[in-house]
Amino acid sequence: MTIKEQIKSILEKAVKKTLKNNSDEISVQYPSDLSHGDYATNIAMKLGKIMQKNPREIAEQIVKNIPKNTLIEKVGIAGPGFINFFISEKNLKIEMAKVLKEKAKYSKSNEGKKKTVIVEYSSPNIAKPLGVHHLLSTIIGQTLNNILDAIGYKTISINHIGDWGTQFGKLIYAYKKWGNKTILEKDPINEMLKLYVKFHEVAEKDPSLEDAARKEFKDFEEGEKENRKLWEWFVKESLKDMNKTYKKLSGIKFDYTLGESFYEDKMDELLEEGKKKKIFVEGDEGSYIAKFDDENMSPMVVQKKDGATLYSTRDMTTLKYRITRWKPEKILYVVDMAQNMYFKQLFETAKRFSWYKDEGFHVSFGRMRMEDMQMSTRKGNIILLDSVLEEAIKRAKKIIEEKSPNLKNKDKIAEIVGIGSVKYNILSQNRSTDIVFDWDKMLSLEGNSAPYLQYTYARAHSILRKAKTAKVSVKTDENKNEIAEKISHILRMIPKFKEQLIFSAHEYKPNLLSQYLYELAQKFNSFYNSVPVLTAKNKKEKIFRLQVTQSVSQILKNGLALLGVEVVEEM
RNA sequence: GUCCGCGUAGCUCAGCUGGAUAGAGCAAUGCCCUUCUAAGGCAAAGGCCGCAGGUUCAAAUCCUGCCGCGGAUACCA
Repeated sequence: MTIKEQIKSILEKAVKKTLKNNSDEISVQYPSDLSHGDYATNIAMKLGKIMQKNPREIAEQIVKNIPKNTLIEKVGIAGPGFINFFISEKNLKIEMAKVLKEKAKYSKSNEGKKKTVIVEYSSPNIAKPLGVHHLLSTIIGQTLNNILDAIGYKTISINHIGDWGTQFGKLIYAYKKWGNKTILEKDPINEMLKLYVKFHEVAEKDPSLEDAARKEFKDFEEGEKENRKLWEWFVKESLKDMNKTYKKLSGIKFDYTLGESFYEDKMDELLEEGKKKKIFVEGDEGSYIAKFDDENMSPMVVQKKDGATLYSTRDMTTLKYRITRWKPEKILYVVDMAQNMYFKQLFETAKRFSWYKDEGFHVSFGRMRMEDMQMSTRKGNIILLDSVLEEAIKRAKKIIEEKSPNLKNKDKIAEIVGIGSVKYNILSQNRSTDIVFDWDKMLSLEGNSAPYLQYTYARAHSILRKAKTAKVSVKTDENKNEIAEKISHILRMIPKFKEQLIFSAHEYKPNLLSQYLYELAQKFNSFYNSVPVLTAKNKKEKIFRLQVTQSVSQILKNGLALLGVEVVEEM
């Protein structure tokens, strides 16, 4: 149990004792100012309103009913009726000891009770290279998977690749018309992209191409041999390319990569089931749709007029498959918010099937766009993910050459710093905010960024390294108050790590974790600047400060690992 | 048109389950390397939290309307 949860539990009992019939959720929050303690509650004000009594009086009663315990050092009533809790330093030190003891495992909890959660993310449409915008789902999804896993859920990560659908009809059509075997064999992914872009260029002038592409897909779906062979080829080459990029990103791991094609032979059954239960009804021109009462929701087409399937058909089939196979408590879809309505339709329709119990959840995030134009693969307006990663590494390398020319393993460190900064850039932003792609911003190496945290870690390590070897003379003149304050700030941050981790998981917001780590690093850098560790006034104090340093570095490492950002001991 | 999201410092963004003086980074100003990595720290500066109402002891946060931007709006995904 975290300290926050303990406070909450203590409070619940005290409130219950004060007034017999309380059912309200008690919220425990962090006060904005440390002088108001470590935790606070506004429960007295809430009750004051209901009971028509002075909140401060209620607060006093509640405080009286808090039993003596070792956790809380002091309880105060402030302002209009806040109850403030101050955690004793002894308990903060106990928490610090846990960090030192559990090391890499400090972050684990049993919050999730081993319940199964499926996380679907990345899920690119293949037959074209990964663009920067694929970073969002990939990085956010992987991090959510890591975080949920850490707090005790059994996670299943799935890359639901788009290897089916009309887009392949387009590609097959384009290849047959303009393609060339030798060229495509030589540089498959880029040639596919070229064909795809060309198709849309021509189709703009001649819309009949769209129908031709639909026909190619339909033929393919019905088993036409040549098309199937082409498809297999395109898929094979795309996957090869895709995995290279994932590898470069590092830390991207899927338990399953199941493309839409995996569900090919399972769709008929679902369509039949839906039609039989009148969940899918006939729409225009022989198509099948699901209708909704909400007039703002357009119907969802599940079968085209030509009988071919769509995204929705495959998604619905996938949903059933996952529920049947894994019996998850939740299925998270990490997909951008352009698909908000689509997922509403999907889940709303699923509810009409007996096998669905509201497992689906759309973790939607803002879109990435370019300053002056739409990012559109169709138009060829795509910034390749590979090129962004390479540029990030290049920029990191340049800084290393400037700041630490004598460093060993510069290339490896440049990679860790560069890739880390790209990931962190995305994870530190609230996922609902749109991102305008900007090279400098994306690859920022200062301020609230991965390198700042990595640098903090490296500094801490530098101290720890020297503690083992170097002989240092002890300093005696110390600013006692300042030192006590800096250390206290850090100690008070420690229990919040797990608390914020759990909060971050429940909200599906990685930025809550990154925000915490940033604050911790800031406090540590401030400590670093004014509190001597190796030259502490006496041996006991030195050991204590080393422990503080050690625990901060451990938390930074654990937290960054969850974000998929590696640390280095020197940079 | 309708629905969804967003609008916070010059710029990029946190904060939004209502709470105590609205926070960071970048840019701009001044200071700190004879002490552990200056990719750092300290100080100061910068705000009608889009606008107008409403609810409340308390609103950046909730509700309504308006303005601006983005997205969605049946056979793409």
